[in-house]
Order: sequence, then structure tokens, then C-alpha cells
Amino acid sequence: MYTVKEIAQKTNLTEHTIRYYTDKGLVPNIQRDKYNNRLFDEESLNWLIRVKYLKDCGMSIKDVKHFVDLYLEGDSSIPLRYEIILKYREIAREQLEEATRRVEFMEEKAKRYHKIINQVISDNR
Amino acid sequence: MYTVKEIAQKTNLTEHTIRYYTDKGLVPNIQRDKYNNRLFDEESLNWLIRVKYLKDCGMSIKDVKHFVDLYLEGDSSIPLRYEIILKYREIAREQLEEATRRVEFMEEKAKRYHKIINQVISDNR
DNA sequence: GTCTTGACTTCGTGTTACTCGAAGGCACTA
DNA sequence: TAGTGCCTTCGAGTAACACGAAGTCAAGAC
Repeated sequence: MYTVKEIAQKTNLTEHTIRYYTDKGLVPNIQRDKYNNRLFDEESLNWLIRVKYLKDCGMSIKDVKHFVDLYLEGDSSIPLRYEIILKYREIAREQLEEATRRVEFMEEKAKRYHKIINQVISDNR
Repeated sequence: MYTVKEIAQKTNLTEHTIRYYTDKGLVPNIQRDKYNNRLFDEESLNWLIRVKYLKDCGMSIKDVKHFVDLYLEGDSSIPLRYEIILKYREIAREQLEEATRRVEFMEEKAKRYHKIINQVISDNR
């Protein structure tokens, strides 16, 4: 069983964010100890990781909550959950393309600045 | 010369966002026509694209503004601008790795759901 | 035994980056 | 001259945190 702090380190989320997510109901069946402290087991940790992936695909808190609720409804919601996953898989693929273009842009920029700076140095020799 | 609307289509930003960016000073030397409408030339359009790349690397409005101001200061700020670009090139590379992991996660998820659904269909045959 | 330290809690306000919509100016067309 | 369209400013609203205050509890120091 992990505390908020340990989970923060493991997931690279802030403690604030983890509390925010749990309060919003994004982690089902979250436990508390006798002092009311949040306690995460492996399953809760995995949920948080899943939530993070969905969020990073651009899914809103509200829609993640909806997805979690669908999961809690049981197997009958599987086809709908599959549809949602397919949609966000597509978004993830687009994000990958954009990220690739972004890296290319930044490398190009860096190369250009590097050239300019080296030019100035050789001019001064 | 392009209007806000045309630029919105070209850059895939909303008109609201474009006005917001120009008001924040992220596009230097933006022109206006006699009715006070914003007018973009190729250079302004290119600036907006650059701004978008920097923003997508996670640079805040404030820091983009700072970068634009450095540009307007002239060649003396080139070394500093280079440092900034190197920093965000690194961030862009990390984003690319994350995006890759995200796609893998979503494909894995999709595959699993697909399997479950097909399993149910064949069970019912 | 009390006192400090440390980790957690809730709760309310602050911040960023949009996002929206109202109210209005200007010109072109019917 | 009335309507349509495209732009303007400006102020309020929203999402997703981010932050800090104030409080609870327990374990170790003295």
C-alpha cells in the first residue's frame, strides 16, 4: 500500500494533482487508512497510470470520469469503451505525428542558431 | 495580406486564440487596416507558426513573449535565444518519447478490447 | 508528559490559457 | 435602408490544476 507521496514519485504527478484526481472520482475504490489518509494498492496505481494516459491524449477530467464509470458498470459497457479507446488511439497517433514535426522544427532551429554563432566566431579569428 | 479568419484556417488556431496571441504581443509588427482589422503578411504568419511550436513544447505565453522580445532586441540576444531553443529541443524530444509510449499504450488497449469482443462473438456461435 | 517534526487532511483562493458572447463599427448587396 | 457578413473590443466564464493556510494524528527527542 502506497501513500500519496510515494505515488507522486512513481507516476511523476504532483501530490496536489493526485488528490484532485481521486476527489474527482478518477480512481475507483480508493482506500483510506484509519487517519483518513489515501492508500493506493497496485490496482489503484494502475488506474492512475491509465488515467494519465487518457488525460495526455487530451481527454477531459469529465470524460475520464465517464470512462471510469463505464468500467464500473461492468462488461456490458465494453463495446462503448472500445469505441472510446479507438477514438483516442487515433488522437494519440496524431499527437505522435505532431510531436515528430515539433522535434524536426526545434532541431532545424537549433542547427540554424548553431551555424550563426559559429560563423561569428570564425569571423573574429 | 490575410485576415484573422484566413490565418485561423491556415494555422488551425481559433480566431479567438489568434486575437489573444496578438494582443499579448506574441506576433511582432502586426499590421492593421484603416478599419482597425488585423492584417497578417507572410512574416506574421510565420511568427504565429513559430509561436505555436514553442507553445506546444510547453512554453508559457509569458516566456514566448520574452523570446519574441529577445528577437526584437537584435543579434546580441542570439546566444541566449540559442540556449532557450536547446532547452525546448530537449523538451520536444521527451514529448516525442512520451507520445510514442502513449500510442503503444492505446494500441495495446485497443487490441485487448478487440480480442474480448471477438471472443464473445465466437462464444455465441 | 510535552514538544517538535513530519506527513497527511480539507478547503478556499489564485493562475494560466484560453473560450465565449455581447455590443458595436463598417461596407457591400438586394 | 435593411440585412448580412466580417471584423472589433471587452468583460465574464471555464478547465485543470497550483498553492497555502489551518488542522489532525503519531512517533521520537528530551
